[in-house]
Amino acid sequence: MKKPDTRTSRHPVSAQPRAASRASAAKQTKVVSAKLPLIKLNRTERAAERRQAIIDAAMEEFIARGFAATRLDDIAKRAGVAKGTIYLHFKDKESMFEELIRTAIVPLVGRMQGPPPASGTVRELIEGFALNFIREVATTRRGDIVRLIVAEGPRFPSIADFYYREVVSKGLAGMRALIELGIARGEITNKNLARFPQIMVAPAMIAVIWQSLFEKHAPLDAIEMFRTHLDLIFGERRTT
Amino acid sequence: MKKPDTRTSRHPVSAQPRAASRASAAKQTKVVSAKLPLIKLNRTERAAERRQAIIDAAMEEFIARGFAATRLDDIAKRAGVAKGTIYLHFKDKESMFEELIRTAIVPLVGRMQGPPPASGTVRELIEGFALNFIREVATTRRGDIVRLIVAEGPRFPSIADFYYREVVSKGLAGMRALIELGIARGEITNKNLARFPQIMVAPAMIAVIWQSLFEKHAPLDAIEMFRTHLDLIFGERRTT
DNA sequence: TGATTATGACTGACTAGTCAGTCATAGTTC
DNA sequence: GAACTATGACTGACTAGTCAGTCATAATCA
Repeated sequence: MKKPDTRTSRHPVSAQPRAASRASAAKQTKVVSAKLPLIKLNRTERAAERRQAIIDAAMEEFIARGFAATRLDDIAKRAGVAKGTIYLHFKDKESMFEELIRTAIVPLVGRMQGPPPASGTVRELIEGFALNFIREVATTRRGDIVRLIVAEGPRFPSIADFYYREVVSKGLAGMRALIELGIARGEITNKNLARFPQIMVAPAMIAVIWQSLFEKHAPLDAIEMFRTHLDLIFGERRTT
Repeated sequence: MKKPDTRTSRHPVSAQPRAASRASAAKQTKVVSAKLPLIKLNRTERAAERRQAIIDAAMEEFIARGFAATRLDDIAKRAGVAKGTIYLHFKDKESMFEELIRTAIVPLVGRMQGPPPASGTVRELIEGFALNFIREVATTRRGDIVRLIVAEGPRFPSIADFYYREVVSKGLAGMRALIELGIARGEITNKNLARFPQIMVAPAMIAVIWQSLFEKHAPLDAIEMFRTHLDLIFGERRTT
């Protein structure tokens, strides 16, 4: 009957003495750090704050355990709210997960579309863009979100769809435009590359996956790898 | 409580244990050959056969739902055995999963080490090797195993370790050797490439992930993409 | 027949989701 | 601005299940 317990609950937040919960509910109860009672907030602001706390906690848990193995009790505990509170903000576990991912994806899109076609060579554009991506995504928690999408995507078609529509297709379209510009300017010689913008992105994606799976086995210098890859495309000559 | 989710049954394969439970393994029930003693088998042979049936069924279910959401009852049903039988072959769910992945990885290794340094250019070697990989892995069920490892790896360090040790490090080492050979022969000009054999593999990995997530949105000609990538490395000149 | 293998009903630990009740705060009155 | 009422955000014990793992019994083999 013993449980394999794939998930080792190691919550530093020590369980609150059950009995006291009601008694001192006035102000002492929620020890959780999320609350800073210093600043006065009205109801709406507090609600928004708690919603955010739930989102943060849920993100953390889902990334660590995946959808199915994540317990709402843990999310609630981590967010410093009661479980019922979660249901004031989200319909159920599944739609919470979907909304979470959707919310998390938006910043990615911003980052992808952001850079205006400034001056400089196409290589410089792509390099700046990609280095930014590696720094902002591959190395951070956002990278885990990408992995989470890869992991749960097949079981959440709506998420895969959304991700494809909002990130992948837009990102690839932008990349293709850049490649065509590079071809037009003579920076890129291989005309087929425009058919497979994925190639340009591939090393960055590999870096994301590598970080979360093999970083401890063998650290990977993602930026240097990406530059090397650019050398293959634009010809060797780097001014690092 | 558990409302039967009256509204919106959009997910064909929902992550929700309840909702999707029935749909999955229920249909496939008794197709398995275990109950057809056409050929006389002794105990050992029958046991081995059942074990294999369990492995196949488990693979199927784990790929479709991930570790946590997979039910042993479904595996048993799909394999055409009783649940208890599973425990004659595996200690528990977790070790079954690990052993499964390990078993599934072995063929990958075989495929990776197989090719003896035969004749031909380095490009031909790599191309043959990669096309084989794309045909045998990216396009098939084995590709899903790779995705499964990416998905569950962080929660099963032993699997990630094993995969790194048996597949990744060996594969990259072999690839590095090939790259160095290419450099020595003058086929490859960029010397840095040997530092990042991941680059050579990246398009194939991207293809694997693309297949399982976005195939229905936009089919990807993995082989043509890989050839284009090789053009970047070896210089353009393709005879296909 | 005795040993081995398979079965599936059963157990109990675990969890998504609910809801009656609480209470801090916003609103109203005088 | 003090007293009072209304609101609804929040709580957590509780319900209705779910499912990994067990084991007494049955089937099969040698």
